[in-house]
Amino acid sequence: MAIRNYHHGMTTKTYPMPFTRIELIVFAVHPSGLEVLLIKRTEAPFAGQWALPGGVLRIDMDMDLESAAQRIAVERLGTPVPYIEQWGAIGGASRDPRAPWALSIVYQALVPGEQIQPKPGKRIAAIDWRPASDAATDATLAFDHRKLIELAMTRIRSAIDRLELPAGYFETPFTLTELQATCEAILGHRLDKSSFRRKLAERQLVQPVEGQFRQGAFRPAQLFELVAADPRNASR
Amino acid sequence: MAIRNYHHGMTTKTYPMPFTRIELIVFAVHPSGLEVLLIKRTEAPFAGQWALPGGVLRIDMDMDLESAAQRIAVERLGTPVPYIEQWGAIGGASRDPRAPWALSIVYQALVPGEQIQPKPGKRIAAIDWRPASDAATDATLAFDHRKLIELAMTRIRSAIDRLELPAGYFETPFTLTELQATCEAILGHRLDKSSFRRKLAERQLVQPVEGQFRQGAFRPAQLFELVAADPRNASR
DNA sequence: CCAAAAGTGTTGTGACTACACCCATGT
DNA sequence: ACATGGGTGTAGTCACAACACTTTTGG
Repeated sequence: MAIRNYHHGMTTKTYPMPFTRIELIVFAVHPSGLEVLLIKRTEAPFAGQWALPGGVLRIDMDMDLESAAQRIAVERLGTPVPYIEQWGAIGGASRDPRAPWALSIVYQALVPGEQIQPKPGKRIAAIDWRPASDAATDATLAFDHRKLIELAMTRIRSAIDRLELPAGYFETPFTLTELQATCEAILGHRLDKSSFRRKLAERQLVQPVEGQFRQGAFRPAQLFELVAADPRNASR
Repeated sequence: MAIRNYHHGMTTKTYPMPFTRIELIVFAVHPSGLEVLLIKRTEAPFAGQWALPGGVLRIDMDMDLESAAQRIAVERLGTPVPYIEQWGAIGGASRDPRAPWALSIVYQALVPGEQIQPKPGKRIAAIDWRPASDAATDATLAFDHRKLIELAMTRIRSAIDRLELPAGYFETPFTLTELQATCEAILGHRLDKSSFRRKLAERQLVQPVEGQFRQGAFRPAQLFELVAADPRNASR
């Protein structure tokens, strides 16, 4: 069960390489607030404790880091995630007892609602959604995962605060009220309808889908979609 | 010169691990604007071309990623850098001809002025400062390094825009005019003195060093220092 | 006509830019 | 005295939150 060795060899020199994994912080928006996906580990280290889903980087299977993250998402969720973003990398000599040096590339994802009902798979005792603010204060999580969730929450909230709406996430088309409710669930507080809509209009973030309306019990609502995200406008 | 193999072994399974490097984007503030440190490669691939300084992650020497980045900074600059920040990771199967799968953790650093005069070392033909806006548009840079510099510039500028002053970077103590000149050089445009100072005061970013003044040709200027950076205030 | 949700207008407040102005010092 | 950079005050503008208001539907 222990790791024997790993190394990187050249004709001139040989360097051992770190045990490299991908960790996923998968958020979902629940009416009561943000939720995060956790798995219960069956194997040491931290057997029986909850942790972020993740997996080993497979250079024989993955073309790049993002496809590695998507592969692991499929393994855990049963479906690729529409929006994924790299968070950063953490690495050190004493992060994971299984290896002398462990490196994790952390990705952050947002999936629509809780339509995804993941099933426990290989080497996983259980997999379930947990309220994110709950998990961010749970000291019993495995590895350094509590801290990662805490930072990811502040990160996603500040992105929504700045109205950086993650393209590909929101189930288009949507009504403006639905969009606002989603943002409110992520932020954890109410927003003003008028201010919210003014900012959406000024920054041209959404556009109406002409002739399409959400029919309901009351007045129908215009459906909108995100306007194509600006491709890295470094100008200003 | 080619790489033979590298792998990660367990008693149950064996996974090959990626060729893992650290790349450094070292910025310096020059009166004429932001500059970036580049090296001229002697070896393939991209021999004779300019590239970012970097080095292989050495799990036998580095306790964690940040100390790896500092070790490489010392190797290249001859001195540790006071401010360094992780930028992210890029990895893929076709990034570096030397290895089937290459992973780079990119770090961004800011060093005071150009007091640092790095000397060419092993496997480096030359090392020199280049205007950053120049390098960000130079298509002849090795690997994907042009893109990395471009993104790093927008990143550091937006940080300075938000007055996130990288603690440990600025040579304390400083006068407010010196601090403003540094920010202007990074941003590439002039700032209003009054607005700049009002924001510094309101957000309590700097505090005067009592009784200390910069003597010069004219009226002496109060010296300031950064107030201790808030340790991740997720509240609000 | 009423309830409920969609959608728009309005107003006061606070933050910012641009600019003008005083202050202190060496020559 | 005056040139130079240090340091402060002010007025117009703009973005915003809060809140009130009108509109449109189903029952």
